[in-house]
Amino acid sequence: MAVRLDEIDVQLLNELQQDADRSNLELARIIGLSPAATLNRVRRLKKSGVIRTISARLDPGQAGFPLQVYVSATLTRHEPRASRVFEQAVLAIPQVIAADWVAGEIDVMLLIVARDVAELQHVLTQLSLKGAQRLTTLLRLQEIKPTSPLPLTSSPEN
Amino acid sequence: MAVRLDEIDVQLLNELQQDADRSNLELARIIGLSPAATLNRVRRLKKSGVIRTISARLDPGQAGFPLQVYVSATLTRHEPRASRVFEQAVLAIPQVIAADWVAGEIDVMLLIVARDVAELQHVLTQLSLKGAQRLTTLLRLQEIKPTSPLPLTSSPEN
DNA sequence: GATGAAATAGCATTTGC
DNA sequence: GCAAATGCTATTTCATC
Repeated sequence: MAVRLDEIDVQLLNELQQDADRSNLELARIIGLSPAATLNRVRRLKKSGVIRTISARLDPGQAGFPLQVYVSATLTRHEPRASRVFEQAVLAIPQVIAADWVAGEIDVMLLIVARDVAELQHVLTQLSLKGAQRLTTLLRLQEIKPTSPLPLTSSPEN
Repeated sequence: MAVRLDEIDVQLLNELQQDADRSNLELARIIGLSPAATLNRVRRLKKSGVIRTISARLDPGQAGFPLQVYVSATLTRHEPRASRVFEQAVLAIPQVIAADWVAGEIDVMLLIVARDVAELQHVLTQLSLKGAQRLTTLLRLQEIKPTSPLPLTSSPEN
């Protein structure tokens, strides 16, 4: 499941998680490797799937979404069919910007953004219609810690 | 608070949220703008703060963290001092990869990764020691929807 | 099996419009 | 915002460890 990473891979991944908006040359200088080797490693990390994407992270508030909420819910029915209906709804609602099945007190955790309360209510209603029950909404007030790099460590050499 | 975005900005942000691993030239071709204009706009979007960072998103499982959990909690005390102690702890614990103050049934929502159950327990203990109460852990089972682009719309022209 | 150095092709970035 | 020009970078190649 997990990919084998040496110290240089870890260094590269840390740098890229922090800031991927740098040239390969700059990255090479930081790591202390030639540009060619750096490029090869980064390519390998992308192909291996450890790096899922390189993407821009926006500030939701600045981008016009003052409301950001965590929504947890259970499903009214737990058959595969009902789950799939719900999943499709989640995928189709653009204000749902992330969603996971979880184990615990509830079944799903969602991250939702909205421009105003009416828009939020509309999304919650949609989710109810698609099988969500006991919707609990937590309004995001303030960021304590922004999405941060994973605390990577290199694999033992064997 | 929110930044003014025209249709081209929205297009650019959508592309960059989806995949920021493309040359400026490629981006320019997609948008139908000259490379110079594209570069200027992207620079502006970065400086404005709408784009917070360009970064690599890793697969936590592949990167060696099979356990990913949502943890919600209340604080034992709600004085500013207690909150700051807790915030500092959260910032200092590397397995906490995101955290927010929220309004609702609980006070904070955390996203935590761990290599195994022992590591997870250690983090939860730390949080308790720093003032977290009623810790509720939700084990992430399966992704329904990966972190997705914000459903941006351009600002009215006035 | 991966690295480094050198070479080429391509891109980022600037300038003037 | 565009087009052209310059300088730098990505990327390949190939010898090497």
